[in-house]
Amino acid sequence: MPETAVQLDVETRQRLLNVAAELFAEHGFNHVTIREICQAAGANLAAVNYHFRDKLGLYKEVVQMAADAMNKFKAEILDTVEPQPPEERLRGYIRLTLHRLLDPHQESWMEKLIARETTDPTPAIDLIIEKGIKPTVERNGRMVGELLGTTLDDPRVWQCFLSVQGQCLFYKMSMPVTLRMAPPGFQYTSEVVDALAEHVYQFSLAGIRALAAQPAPPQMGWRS
Amino acid sequence: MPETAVQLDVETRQRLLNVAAELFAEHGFNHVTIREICQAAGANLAAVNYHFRDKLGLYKEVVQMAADAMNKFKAEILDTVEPQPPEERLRGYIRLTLHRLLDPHQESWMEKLIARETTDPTPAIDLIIEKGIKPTVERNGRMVGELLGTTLDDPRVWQCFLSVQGQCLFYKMSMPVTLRMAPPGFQYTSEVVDALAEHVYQFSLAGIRALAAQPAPPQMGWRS
Amino acid sequence: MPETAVQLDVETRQRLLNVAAELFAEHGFNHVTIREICQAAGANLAAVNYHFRDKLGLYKEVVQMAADAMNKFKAEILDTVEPQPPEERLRGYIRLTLHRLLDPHQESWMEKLIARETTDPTPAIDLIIEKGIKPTVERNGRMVGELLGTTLDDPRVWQCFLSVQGQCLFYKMSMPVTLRMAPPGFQYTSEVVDALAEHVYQFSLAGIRALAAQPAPPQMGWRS
Amino acid sequence: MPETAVQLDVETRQRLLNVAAELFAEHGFNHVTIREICQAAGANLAAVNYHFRDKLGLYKEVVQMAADAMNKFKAEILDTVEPQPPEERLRGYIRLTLHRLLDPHQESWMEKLIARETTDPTPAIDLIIEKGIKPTVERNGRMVGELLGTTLDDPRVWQCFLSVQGQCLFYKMSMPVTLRMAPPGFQYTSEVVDALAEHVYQFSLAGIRALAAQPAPPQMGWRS
DNA sequence: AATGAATGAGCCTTCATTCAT
DNA sequence: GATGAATGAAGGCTCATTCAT
Repeated sequence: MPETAVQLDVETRQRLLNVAAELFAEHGFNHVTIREICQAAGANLAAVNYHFRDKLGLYKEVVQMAADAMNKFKAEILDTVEPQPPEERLRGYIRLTLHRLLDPHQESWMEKLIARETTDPTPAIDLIIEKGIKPTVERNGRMVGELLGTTLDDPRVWQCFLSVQGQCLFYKMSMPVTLRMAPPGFQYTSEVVDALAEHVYQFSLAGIRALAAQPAPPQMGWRS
Repeated sequence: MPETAVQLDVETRQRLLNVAAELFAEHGFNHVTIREICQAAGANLAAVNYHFRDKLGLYKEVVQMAADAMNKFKAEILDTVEPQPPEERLRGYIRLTLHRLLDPHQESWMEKLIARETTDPTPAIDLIIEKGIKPTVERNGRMVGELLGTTLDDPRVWQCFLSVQGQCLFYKMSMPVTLRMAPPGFQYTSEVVDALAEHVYQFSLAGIRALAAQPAPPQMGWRS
Repeated sequence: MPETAVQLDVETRQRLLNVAAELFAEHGFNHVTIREICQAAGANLAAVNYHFRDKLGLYKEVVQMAADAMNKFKAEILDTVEPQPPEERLRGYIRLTLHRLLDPHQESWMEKLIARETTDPTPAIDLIIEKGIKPTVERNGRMVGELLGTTLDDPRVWQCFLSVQGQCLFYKMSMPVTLRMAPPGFQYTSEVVDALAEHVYQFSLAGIRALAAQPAPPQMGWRS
Repeated sequence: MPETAVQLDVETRQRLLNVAAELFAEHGFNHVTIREICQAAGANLAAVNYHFRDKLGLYKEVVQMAADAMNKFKAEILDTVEPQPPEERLRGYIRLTLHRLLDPHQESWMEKLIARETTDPTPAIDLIIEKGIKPTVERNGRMVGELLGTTLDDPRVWQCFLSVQGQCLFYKMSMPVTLRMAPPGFQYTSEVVDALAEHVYQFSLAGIRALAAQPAPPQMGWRS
């Protein structure tokens, strides 16, 4: 009796992917059960196994899907941002990242998956690194390099990037605690996130500039 | 047959606590089974129930133990650091925190537990907040306040503290990914951590000073 | 290896229900383990969870099944008994009830479940009351009312019904003791139960009639 | 550290017996854990094993104690009741039994233990039968015999006794259900129990007299 | 192409019991 | 005379996975 009240024009496979992406991004690989996914997708319990062989298989496909979506999206906005000065690009990147990470209504799976896998990796971590993290590092490394006035092999690039990225991801990762310590009723509204982004931007820009003024340290041979 | 290869002079209860602290800090509450703990401690499966009633009971006691150790430790070093100027205190705090978070040979459960609970809270989260996070926030809020030349109710204090703390914790949280992307054989040796700490210090000090130069924004009524 | 010695034409779900009904009725909810049930039904340990979610879920379904069987059965015999005078209906009811309670070869789960839940209620007690006890009370309350020559709100109806029901159920409930005190080899054969029923009938009829001769006491507002 | 706040003049052994009697009578052998008993008695968890070898050993001793108390008590009141006519003795017996069974503040362990073991026997059942049930049967058999005008080997004696006893015990056994179906706030107050007893007495007296008027059936060879 | 049914491994917990002191 | 510590058996439950259709 497949007459569930869910969209039935989309094939089960796609429905599973959509539902799983949302659930995985929100609660993490281990905290989501196959039952939940199938139930939410109006599919049979064995559907995951049938279509993706594994829970992990489904997860990897979700990651792939999220990576595609992210890259397509990032490519789009890069075009509109590229001509701006690097300071504005940094500001824009921070704002966008924080919004995608903190806004509960944003369907930004990849960012959330990266945040999760970063702290609690699954066997899909290599895929995440390859498809999600490295492209981000590449893109933003160049941006930070410009601000530092140096090249990618200068370890300060990597370190400054991590400092910026760290601040942003930390806000996402620490949400459970932050919400508990915030005044009751607090939410990450658009205004709040904007203010946060502005702070991170000012803080980071000053940090980067201070390091740019220093002599370059020896290399460390980081993997691209 | 109690001649297991574990320290047999310590009582089971303490052995359980030690083993559990290590395992919980390393893998998180949910990823550690009672069986592992008891086996590693050379104790019976029911020992946890006998001594701590619950897996959660054991965990809470571990948290309590870690909190005590941390506070004792922090109090000690505060004495030696207090007379220094706030810049040096910030540098010292960052160095120490990073060492405790990243050095694999350091038995700094509390810091690691905080990092874990921050992203993935358990029912013991309130205890962690009360015993681990709030004291830290209190201590370091004052330090940042001095650097900013403002008081604790200025939202910039909270934000700058989060930026500093965020960078540090992020290095811990992202270790699984970092190690995978680093050159083969990379480790967080003492020298590496020192360099990291120096970077975070320079970066953050510049960030804080830049914000200190700006006019104070309106308050946000955060909980102490 | 599914070639267990159990009926294999029936689906597992039904087999579980049948086995569980018998075991629950005989030994009570708490004294039966799902391992026993699954083993007796030739099913996997997780089958209960799959089909009924819970041990309690299985139990409730058993109760529901027993209620349906009982009501269907009672409805049938009511047709054949209704036209008779109330004395004969009382005699018939007592005989039937005692047979269903005491005859070991009778598959009268509901009666036995009611007897069990009456003394040792489980979370399914409300279901039992609603599905099993209330219909019985309703049906037999009217019958006793006729004999008393009064209406259902007269407390004597409730009391006399309890006296009749109490005698019957007591024979069931006290079986463990009765069998131990009876002459060796004693069994509740059909003749024995008949004799018992005749005694309870004579005893109760006289009791009811004696009370019918008395003035009606004040009401007590019992729930239907 | 034995400085618990419980009576310390009574030896642990006696304290265990008292506490256990109450708990066993109230909740039944299986529903009471050794932990509860020892905790309530302010004794060590191993105390039961030390003093009584077993949970069952403790239980048996409780039964013995309850039997002694009951027989002493019954012997006392028999003296005051004996000279009365059998009708009054029946009335008194029913009233007393119901009060001891239903009144929650009455410390009448034996009656409650009998009620429990009757439906749900433990390995101590034989002891209960010997020490608790048989004496009761003996005593009351004679009383019913007088009313019937026949001797103990007449099966009607046994049957009538069971009918009386059944009604009384049934009120106790069915309390869980009765309380659920009674009007909210209902309790077995002294007045309610009195009314109940009067009903059972009237009902039973009429029943017995009706059977007395019939010819004696053949014997059945019941065990004394 | 898809599903209902079934499975087995593993987890946390409870409890009566026993051991060593 | 008594206890703190420890044990092992058993129970209910969850979950990813697989099988037969």
